[in-house]
Amino acid sequence: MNTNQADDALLALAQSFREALRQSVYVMRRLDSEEQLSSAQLGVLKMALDGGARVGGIARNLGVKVPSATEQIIKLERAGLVKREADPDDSRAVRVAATAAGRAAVENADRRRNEFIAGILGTLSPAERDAVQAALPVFDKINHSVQS
Amino acid sequence: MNTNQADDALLALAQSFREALRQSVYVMRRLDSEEQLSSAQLGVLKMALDGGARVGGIARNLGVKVPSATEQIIKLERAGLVKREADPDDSRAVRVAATAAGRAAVENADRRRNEFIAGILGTLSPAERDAVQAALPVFDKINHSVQS
DNA sequence: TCCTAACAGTTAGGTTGCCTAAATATCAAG
DNA sequence: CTTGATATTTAGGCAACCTAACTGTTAGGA
Repeated sequence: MNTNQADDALLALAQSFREALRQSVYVMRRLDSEEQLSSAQLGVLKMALDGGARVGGIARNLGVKVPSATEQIIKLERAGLVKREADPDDSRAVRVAATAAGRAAVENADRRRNEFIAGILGTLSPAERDAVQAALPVFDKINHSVQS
Repeated sequence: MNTNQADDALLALAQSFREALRQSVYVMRRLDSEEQLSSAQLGVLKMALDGGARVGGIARNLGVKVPSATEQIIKLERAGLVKREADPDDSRAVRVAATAAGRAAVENADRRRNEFIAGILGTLSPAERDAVQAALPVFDKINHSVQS
């Protein structure tokens, strides 16, 4: 039946997709192991760049619970990369802001990580790069449907 | 200059790619949280399906160190999903084989996870699904270059 | 033959990143 | 001025990974 064929194709695609997900986790781990700043910390730090991120917002944005965000923020604070200060408008809240060192660390980490990935992407054919480029927005969309 | 333009494009693609990687980790986590069998365990268990995987081979295949593989194998053994037996040809080695319960568990977990992903993929347009399909082999290739 | 280096796996101990539940402090509404 | 909601931190735990050290086995010389 047509419906079943469609389902089967979708399930087969899902299977391949899952395999790619597994691989992505591996690549991510590898990327992290090469650097000083973990990607969890980098994520938090990036959010603190604009100067006034709140803990809850950071957590929501990264898809983790608030205590997990707090944990990373404390580590970054100890490393001198962010500072925490009371929100002037709401004393319950905390504003997390990157320090100058934090800003520099983000730039550095981002550059190094991008160069690492770019090095790999550079070995692909133009057609392959195009395939990646075309798929990225779809991956984005998939992620958002998972979050919701 | 042309070279710099190419580099910039590559770095920009790398940046987007990294973002997708980050998202993949999130999706993977979500997928794991819905299930009884973690993806680490599922990976090991799948490798034990044929009946005679060795610990070192499992570890290499999953991109983890031997003790990490041992740890997962022990958990699976305690759950009755695999059994460990001495390799008849080399008493240093251990053969890890899925039990009947293990085989059933793989099928179940795989089906449920594929259905979850297929549910998401089903909301995409045909063009978007094609984009994903086209990119998956490239992702595979990228993974292999990271491993090496 | 026997010794030793290489190899396969396990054990011990540590790290990171995530989680839930409970405590603390503040806000805002009645 | 009390009470419920909100923002964060603290405490305690868990999963998956790692390195270093240990046990047992194999295999290649001297």
